[in-house]
Amino acid sequence: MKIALTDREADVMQVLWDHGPSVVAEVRDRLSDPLAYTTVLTVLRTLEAKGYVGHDEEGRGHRYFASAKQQVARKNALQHLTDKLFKGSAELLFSHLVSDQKLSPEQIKRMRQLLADKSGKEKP
Amino acid sequence: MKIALTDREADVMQVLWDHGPSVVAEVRDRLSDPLAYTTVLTVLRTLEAKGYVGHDEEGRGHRYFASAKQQVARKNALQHLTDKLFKGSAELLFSHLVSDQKLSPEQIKRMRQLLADKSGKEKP
DNA sequence: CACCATCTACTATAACCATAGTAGACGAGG
DNA sequence: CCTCGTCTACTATGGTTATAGTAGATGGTG
Repeated sequence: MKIALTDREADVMQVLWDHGPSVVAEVRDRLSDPLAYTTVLTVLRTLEAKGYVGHDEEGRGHRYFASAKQQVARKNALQHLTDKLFKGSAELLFSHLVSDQKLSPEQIKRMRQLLADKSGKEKP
Repeated sequence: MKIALTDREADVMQVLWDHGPSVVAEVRDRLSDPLAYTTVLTVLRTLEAKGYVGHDEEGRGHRYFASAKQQVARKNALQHLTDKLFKGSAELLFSHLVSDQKLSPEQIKRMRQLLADKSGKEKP
């Protein structure tokens, strides 16, 4: 499934991914921006209409859960950005990543390790 | 300056960055989607209103040029994505990049080289 | 010089995004 | 059992995005 999230939708999905199935009030409390209860509900209903979340009945209310996979959402968003601004080149995106972001030597070390694993596993 | 582009705006900026100052018809011809002349003009005028492009008079028409830097646009977009879907962690984004995208051994090699240069230069 | 093509400015419209209010259901507590 | 808070459904509004049409200027060409 292809997943595309608006900014606010991403905030809400993040809460569901991080904290698991939640009722509206819980999602609302965990969002960093102060939104009205009904606003959060509207976003959840939109996400449900798009098929990215579902809900179970719980007492008088609903408990919402993410049905879309975080990894897929990330992959799609990354792909989209790569296509739109980096001419489809993940390598180009990567080069901006290392030159623009301030990365600690530890991060760089771990990233090198990751690449080493990757190239090691490519041809077993 | 902070730069945020919509999808279509990104397409148009890409043309200006790639091909330099262009008149509307040139931009239009270089877009992959077939858009009406006026649609392209509208996007250019929007970009100009946002301060990302400028224009010079040329004969009866205008020649538009990018005033926003591609590197800044890329950096902003990358930062935004990192914040929204990767908990602000460039390292996390990176790990998805190497596991999701199919990278050739050559690309991985170059990426490793880039990281090696980076960590070398960190502490001169 | 009259006409046609081209160009910009202005305007339009539909869709989507962000935010939230109102109304009505419904269970809990006195 | 009545009232109060909480919950969902529906509706509303303002802003932005995407796309394009219309009108009017203007310059080249026969």
